[in-house]
Amino acid sequence: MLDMAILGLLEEKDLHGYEIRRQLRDNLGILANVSFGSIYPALTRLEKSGAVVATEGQAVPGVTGSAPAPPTGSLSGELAVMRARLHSPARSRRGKKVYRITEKGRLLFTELLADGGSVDDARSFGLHLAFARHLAPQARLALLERRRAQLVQRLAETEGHSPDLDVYARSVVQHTADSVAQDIAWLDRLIAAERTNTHPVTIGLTYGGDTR
Amino acid sequence: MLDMAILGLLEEKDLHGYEIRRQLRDNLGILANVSFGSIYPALTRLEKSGAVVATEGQAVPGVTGSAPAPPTGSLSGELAVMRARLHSPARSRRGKKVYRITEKGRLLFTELLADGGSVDDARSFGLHLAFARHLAPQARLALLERRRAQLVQRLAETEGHSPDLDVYARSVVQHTADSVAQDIAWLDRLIAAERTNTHPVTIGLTYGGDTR
DNA sequence: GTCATCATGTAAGCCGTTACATGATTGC
DNA sequence: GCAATCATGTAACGGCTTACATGATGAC
Repeated sequence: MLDMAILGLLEEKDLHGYEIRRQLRDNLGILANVSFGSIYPALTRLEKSGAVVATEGQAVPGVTGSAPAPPTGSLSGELAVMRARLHSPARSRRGKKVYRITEKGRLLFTELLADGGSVDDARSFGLHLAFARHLAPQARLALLERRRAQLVQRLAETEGHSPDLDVYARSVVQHTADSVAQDIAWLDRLIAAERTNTHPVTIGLTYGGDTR
Repeated sequence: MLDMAILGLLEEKDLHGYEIRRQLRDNLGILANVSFGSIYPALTRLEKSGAVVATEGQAVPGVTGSAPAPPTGSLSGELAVMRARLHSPARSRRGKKVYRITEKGRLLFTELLADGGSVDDARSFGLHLAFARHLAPQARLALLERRRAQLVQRLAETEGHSPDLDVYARSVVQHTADSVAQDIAWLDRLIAAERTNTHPVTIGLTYGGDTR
């Protein structure tokens, strides 16, 4: 799960561990509180398996831009490094291992993202959905409907046999059920939206100001 | 967390592992899917620490009721054993180790229940609240308000800095925030109810049809 | 007699945490 | 020069899962 999140973030731009953690905490509220004790080992693991490569934040004489290579996305990577140097006032810290995703990593990411077997809890689903733009429209729809089916089943199982529970336990059960129902309603909205614009490559561009 | 749940169930009546699991799955929807690989070791642990004692489901010649002893709750325990034999048609299976909570276990349970340090995620809070009837009114209120404060803080942190996220990520963040807001509203209702009827046994009867 | 269910347990492993250890850089 | 923040890493442990192993009982 963490691996997928890391790869997803790196897909957008190169980052070092510390930054990854911040993005996880701030951007996606989900998966907040992931500790360094998880992230660094994960990065090491991913590097060993060839899904990412570490490029020292220092000693970047080869950065002198101009490499075209649009298909691999390495351009955006280099831009990210430059951006990183600008963002925090021009510092090039010691180790600051900046990681870049590889082709293999991109493949792994796609695989992890498409794997529906792991979408059983809210966190995992939220994470998958957060990166859903990287999925093909049908895969996206499948993801939403798989989740919906799970929740419906859960609701059905809950229903009926909640026996003599006291007020507090009952309240918990009831509220849980309500939450699930709302999640389903939310999914229904997403599914409907997904269905109306049938495979739009430009999804998202048409939105823009829809802050509601 | 599992320990608390087990002790909470045993506080009501004696049970064996298999039954505990079913209650966890059916009665409280929360903590569903706990596996035997968790429950049995937990029971062994609790037995070793003296929080529970195992009483063979078989060989119960001493069951011949009539023992008064209301303070220890052993009466209800014996009733539970009888109930168990009745529920499934009169079978007294092999091992079927029926566990009974001890005085020490009751103490441990109270301690675990009162410990606010562990009420950080939804599951843990839900579990605590589900057993809230065992808490003193002020402790109950404290539990609710501690949780409320956490959620409010979480909401505040989320607010503001969600930058350029795409549609899907934004939807996830938004829905998460909405869910938290609803949880807070729920807590507010519980807190209000708690405040109006100071130690009321009949709380919640006024609801009923509020499905909205 | 064999299958489903009830019932208990062990072992390996996953995924994450906390706590610890280290050190560079910046701001005061 | 000292504290706060940025930055990386390791070690130990925790809690729960899966998979495996065993066996009794009742239903058909």
